[in-house]
Amino acid sequence: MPKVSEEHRVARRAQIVAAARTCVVEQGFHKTTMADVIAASGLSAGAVYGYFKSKEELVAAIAEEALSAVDELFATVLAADEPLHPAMALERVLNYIVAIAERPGGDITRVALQAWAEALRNPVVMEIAAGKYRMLRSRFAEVARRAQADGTIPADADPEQVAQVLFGFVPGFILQRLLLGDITPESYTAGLRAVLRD
Amino acid sequence: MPKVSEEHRVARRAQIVAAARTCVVEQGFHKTTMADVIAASGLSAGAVYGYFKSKEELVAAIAEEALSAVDELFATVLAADEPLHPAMALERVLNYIVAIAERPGGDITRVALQAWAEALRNPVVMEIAAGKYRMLRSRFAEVARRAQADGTIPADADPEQVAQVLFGFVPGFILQRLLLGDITPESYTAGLRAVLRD
Amino acid sequence: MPKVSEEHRVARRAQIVAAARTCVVEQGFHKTTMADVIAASGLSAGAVYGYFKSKEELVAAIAEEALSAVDELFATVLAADEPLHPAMALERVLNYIVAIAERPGGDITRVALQAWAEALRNPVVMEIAAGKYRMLRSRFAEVARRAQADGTIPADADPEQVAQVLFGFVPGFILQRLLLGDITPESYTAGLRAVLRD
Amino acid sequence: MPKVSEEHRVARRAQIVAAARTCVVEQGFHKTTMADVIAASGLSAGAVYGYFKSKEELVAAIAEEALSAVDELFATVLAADEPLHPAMALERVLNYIVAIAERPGGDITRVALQAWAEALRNPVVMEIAAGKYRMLRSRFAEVARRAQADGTIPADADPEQVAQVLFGFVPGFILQRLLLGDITPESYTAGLRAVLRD
DNA sequence: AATGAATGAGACTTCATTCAT
DNA sequence: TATGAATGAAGTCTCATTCAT
Repeated sequence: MPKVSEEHRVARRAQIVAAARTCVVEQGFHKTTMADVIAASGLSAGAVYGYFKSKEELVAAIAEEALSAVDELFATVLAADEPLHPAMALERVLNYIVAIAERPGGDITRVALQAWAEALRNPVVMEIAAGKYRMLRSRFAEVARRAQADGTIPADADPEQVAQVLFGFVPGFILQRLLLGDITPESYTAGLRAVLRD
Repeated sequence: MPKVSEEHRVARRAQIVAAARTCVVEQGFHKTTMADVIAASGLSAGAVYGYFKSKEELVAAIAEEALSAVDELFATVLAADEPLHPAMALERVLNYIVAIAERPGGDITRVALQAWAEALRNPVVMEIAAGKYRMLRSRFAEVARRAQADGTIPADADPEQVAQVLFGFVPGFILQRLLLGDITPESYTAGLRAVLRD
Repeated sequence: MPKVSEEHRVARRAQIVAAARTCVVEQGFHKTTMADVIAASGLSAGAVYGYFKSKEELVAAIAEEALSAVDELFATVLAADEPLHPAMALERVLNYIVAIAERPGGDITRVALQAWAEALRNPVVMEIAAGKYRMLRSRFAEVARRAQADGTIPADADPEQVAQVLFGFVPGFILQRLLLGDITPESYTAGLRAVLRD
Repeated sequence: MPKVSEEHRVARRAQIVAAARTCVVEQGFHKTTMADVIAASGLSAGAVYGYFKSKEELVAAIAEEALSAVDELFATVLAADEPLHPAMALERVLNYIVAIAERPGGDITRVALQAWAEALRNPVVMEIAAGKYRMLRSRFAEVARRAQADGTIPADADPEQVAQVLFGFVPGFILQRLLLGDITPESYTAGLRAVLRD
């Protein structure tokens, strides 16, 4: 039989990850069975195992996909070269997160929460999560440096420490949105403006 | 061994939850088997099932226990009647969290992370988490009101929105501490002071 | 502690068997747990095991009790010395069975059905059932002999074979009553009169 | 081994039911474990559960199979269009039952007894048993009507009531055969001829 | 004698993965 | 390559019975 094209393989892989994601959004990593994924993907067991050697590998792929939303933040929201006020940066990030969460295919912030828990006992997922979050936080450090340049933040502050705080708002927002529900980028931003230096 | 006292039952229950907690800290809710818990508790399967009707019930108890650390924060750190500066309140909270996390018996912030993920597909855990976090956040709203009274925070801000932000620092701290590791109450507090109004 | 009186022991035993019977009527021998019986009897596990060494022994006692309804038939319905027409004998038996089945404490014909099934794999129950039914059938043989004496049944018939048939009506009645429900002593007796020699 | 034919599935199912039947013949429904059935079938646990979702479903299938012997009676013994004397009909039925019982694979009258007991607490089995027995009894009603046509049975009798009695002989025969053993179609038929109108 | 918590073997069932077709 | 039936280790939970108090 002819080898399938590389694009075909990539498309199939994406199809499987997408199917698996919808399962994980609803049931979490551990209650999602390979049979669930196989049924949702419309493929056969053998086909799925042709793309992912094990459930663990598939879990890593789903976690990777969900956490890669961070790359988008990186590329679009925080990429600007102009000085970016911290409150403004956060506002953009939160809006972007909600936009991503509401895309069809399931709220990937739910997958991110699963990934946080999974990272604690799965070194591969830990590696992915830590890598992504370190990158995002370093971008916040850049924001902090610019804010120091224009005096919004004291010049003697450590930008890495400031970045910890700025980054730290994000999981706080995601968690409250998923568990308590009564939070929006607007309400959170309003609170931020009341609390942050500006 | 019949006719045991109520305290005996309470102690046994605590013994089981403690054993289960150490398992969950290491392996998460789903990789922890009842056999693991049974072995760690030193009891028999039947005895454990005499106290918890199902694994689900035991999971809820562990989640409840871990999330009840919030009650301690409530009772000690945030209880003071004197005006409490938001940065000071957060500093106390973070120190307290680290103190709790380092207690023997396992880092319960790891269990909290598990509980966040579990809440998404387990209504009982969701109920527990949402209840605890709503209480904690309402305490932060109180802090915000006091801060408005002494002018630290603008008088026209909505204290509930401010509370969302103050509360939001906490999961941000916990997550960075567990996934990235390079964060301490001191570093975070320093960043906070640079960023917060004061 | 003083030994309890013999009557006390007998009463307790009866109390346990009665409790167990109500369980078996509803759930059968195998779905009835010792915990069910213990709860229904109002005694403790230890107490119940003081009277019955094992579940098997209790099952045998329940089966014995239920199948001993046959002794009552024996003593009352079929005891008469006067000639007893077969159809009349069966009519009396069926009426008696329904009367017993409707006594408070649960329909023991349901227990009898359980005992038939249990007898196939439990030699003790088999012994009890076979003994009781042999006795009842020998009484039907007596009825047959009397019926031969007054010419209702051909004189050259084997009364034991006739007894097989007369006895055989009884489980047929019990089974139809429990499984199909649409049968009464009256309807069955009417059918009998149409079919039997008289 | 994918893409198996429908016949393959049917054959596998029959293989499992046959294995289960031999277990049930010896030990009854409740003492038969799934492990017993799995071992007897020569398949794996997963394979068996691929055909039967639960033990309950398998029990229903075994009960159905055993009670479907009635369909054979229906098709062969009682199907004749010619007038059929009740005593003759019963004689044929009893002979057929013994023939079936002695087939290799285990005496299914033992399974029928189990099914009677199980029907009392299992609505699915009750449904099967009641359905089969209602059909068989309606066939006996037909026999009764023919017997009325040729005067063997009084014309004013209710054929349904007569059918209750004719049907009622059958469990009486089965039960005596299994519990007392000392009964044959010949002895029972001889008794019948002595007792029945003819 | 009575209690009932504790025991632990064993029941039922699931599910990640393989491999003959 | 693709299929999906089959595998079997391992998971959750039950329950007859015991025995320290």
